[in-house]
Amino acid sequence: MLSKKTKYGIKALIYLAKQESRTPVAIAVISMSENISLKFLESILLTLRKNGFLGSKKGKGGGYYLMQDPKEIKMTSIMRVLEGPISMVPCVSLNFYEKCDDCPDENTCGVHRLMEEVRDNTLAIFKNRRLSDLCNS
Amino acid sequence: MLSKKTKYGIKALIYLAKQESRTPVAIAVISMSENISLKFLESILLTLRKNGFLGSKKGKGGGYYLMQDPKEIKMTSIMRVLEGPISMVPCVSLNFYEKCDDCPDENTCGVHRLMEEVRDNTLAIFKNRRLSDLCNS
DNA sequence: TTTTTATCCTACAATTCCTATAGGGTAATT
DNA sequence: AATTACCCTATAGGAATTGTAGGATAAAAA
Repeated sequence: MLSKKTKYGIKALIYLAKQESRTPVAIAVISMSENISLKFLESILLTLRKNGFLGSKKGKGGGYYLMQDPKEIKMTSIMRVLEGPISMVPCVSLNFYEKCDDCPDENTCGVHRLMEEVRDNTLAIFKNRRLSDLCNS
Repeated sequence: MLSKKTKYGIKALIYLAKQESRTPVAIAVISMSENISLKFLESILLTLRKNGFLGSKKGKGGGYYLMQDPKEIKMTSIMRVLEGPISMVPCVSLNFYEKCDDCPDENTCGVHRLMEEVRDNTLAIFKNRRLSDLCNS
């Protein structure tokens, strides 16, 4: 399941990508437009800024703005920053790998192989979709 | 993320599917073989029985056994019983649909459309895979 | 320089979900 | 009757999620 954090984060990124210019937009504006709790959104945008997706400006007229071209932002990188692993089990994760406690051999584990397949498919989608692809209409 | 409940449930089903005959296997045997907590596994097998995947026999020599041919058991039905929704967001779920609180229009929501695509892909995999496909080696 | 605006940052609180465990009840076999 | 093994409910502990509180900091305006 996608966390609300990730969902809200993507929606905020879409909102910013749709702006004509790259001038700062206040958190409160995004919060109201997208029906997201102000304080929660604040913490989400903070992590997006720390990971290089957003820039910020303080004081009056301040807010957040995209740092990169929406056409260049892959959904994989957004997902990994906000949600963490894309895989359904840690033992097939490329970026967040963890061995299973119970499983003696991954190569003979039926669950492992199935989830590898799911991972490959999901990853293919996220790799080919950019933020700009989510902004139509 | 796949819950341990689902992971353990699938591994138990694989274990039972690999048996030569359909004679009952005690929970404790599966528990030890697959390194799954006995009591936790007990509750998982119970829900699998209540949903028609397993049959059971009480008393000495009792245990659980598959009720259907592993070739006939789709991964979609296992997933839905153990994990619940296959979709990453409730608003694109076919069997566990829920409207988003924040979203005024699903048709214009970029997250919604992206997650529909992921759902379709994942669903295609689970539809075409049967329990028997996970039993090789 | 003071006030206002809006982000920055840490801590933590409420809630929900996950992962079991406890403890006895029930039925079948020996 | 005793043993075995599933049946069932309740619940406990922990982790993650989903926020909130409250002030610090920096920039702009008065």
